[in-house]
Amino acid sequence: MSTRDKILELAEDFIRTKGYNGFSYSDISQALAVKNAAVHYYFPTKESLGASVLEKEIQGFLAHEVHWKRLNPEEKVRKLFELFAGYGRIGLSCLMGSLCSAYETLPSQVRMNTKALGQRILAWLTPVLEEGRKQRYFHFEGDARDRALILLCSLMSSLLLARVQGFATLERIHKQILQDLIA
Amino acid sequence: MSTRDKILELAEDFIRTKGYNGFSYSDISQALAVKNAAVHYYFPTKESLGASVLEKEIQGFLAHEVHWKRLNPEEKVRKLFELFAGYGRIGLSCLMGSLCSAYETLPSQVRMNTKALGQRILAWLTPVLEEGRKQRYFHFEGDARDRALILLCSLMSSLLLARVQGFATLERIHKQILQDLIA
DNA sequence: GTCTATACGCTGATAGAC
DNA sequence: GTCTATCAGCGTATAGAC
Repeated sequence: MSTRDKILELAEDFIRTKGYNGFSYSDISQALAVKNAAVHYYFPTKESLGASVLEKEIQGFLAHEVHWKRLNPEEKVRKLFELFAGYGRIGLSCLMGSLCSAYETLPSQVRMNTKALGQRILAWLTPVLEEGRKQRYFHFEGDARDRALILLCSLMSSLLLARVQGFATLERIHKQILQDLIA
Repeated sequence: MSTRDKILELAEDFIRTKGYNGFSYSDISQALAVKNAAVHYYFPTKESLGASVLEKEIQGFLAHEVHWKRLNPEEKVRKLFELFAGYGRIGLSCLMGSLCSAYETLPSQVRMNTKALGQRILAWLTPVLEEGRKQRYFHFEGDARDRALILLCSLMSSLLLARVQGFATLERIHKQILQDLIA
């Protein structure tokens, strides 16, 4: 893996565990056993680093979308839950949740990409829910867009709460939410 | 209001908007038009300040509990949702959500009180749900504790998402969640 | 690409005058 | 209680050598 990619991966982990304002170039350079300036070579500003982390995340989600293309709606939603649970299992929190909570302090590029990531997930999830309800995989009331928002909310903060309450809590929450949704 | 209380109020707002690592003593002293040292007089360390904000929040919730004592379960849950929505309306995010996302960087007293706040809300909400289901105000599957966790999660991140997606989104989410719960 | 060296503002925090 | 003055340390960021 290239140094650039290692930096991006570390930055993502730090945002997930310490928040955007809770990590520094030092955290990254020390983890890589290089000097501060080496990190600045790849990402001149923290804004560019944060924005790139989110771009990679969006690209990653697009890749998942393609990969999950042939699954049925229920399987698709289960994959989404597994994706989030996977982070919780290794002690990582929600990227969007972490960034939202410091939203007012985020540089504009980071803010924009945070918004874009959320909208990308919702744009995928909404028709999956709509289609799944038509095909009787799911049963839920109201607008599919609202339901997508509710599920995204639950996923976000189940990861946040997992840090405080433990991973077992997250698993029970996810199980119950899926049971509510799936016919 | 005493200076001490003003400081606590400002600190709470800053945590809600900028996160624990996103605000400083300067932010507070400037807002109060005093000097840095004056804030340190009341709260010698940032840890003591953060911990006190949470203590006040827990006390405030206990006061609500008493105040809501005679309401029926449905009214109690509606009050809880209104409480959270009220913060969203004025652009403030979730205190717990904000702190959870920087959990690894929090001083131990702040960590402990964050945990205590969550447990206090859950300890109140769980029997309210249980009782409400018995009395046919609510219908939901599974354990009441799990349902309390799910609702708390939804409340937390509806506030976080509201910063990015707007307050109208929060209102629609809350409405749908209450419709799902209330028979 | 990575280093050394350096700049400079901000941070949390303290001492002592008023 | 609030001030002035001051501190050491860390933050992001840059210049230029290797």
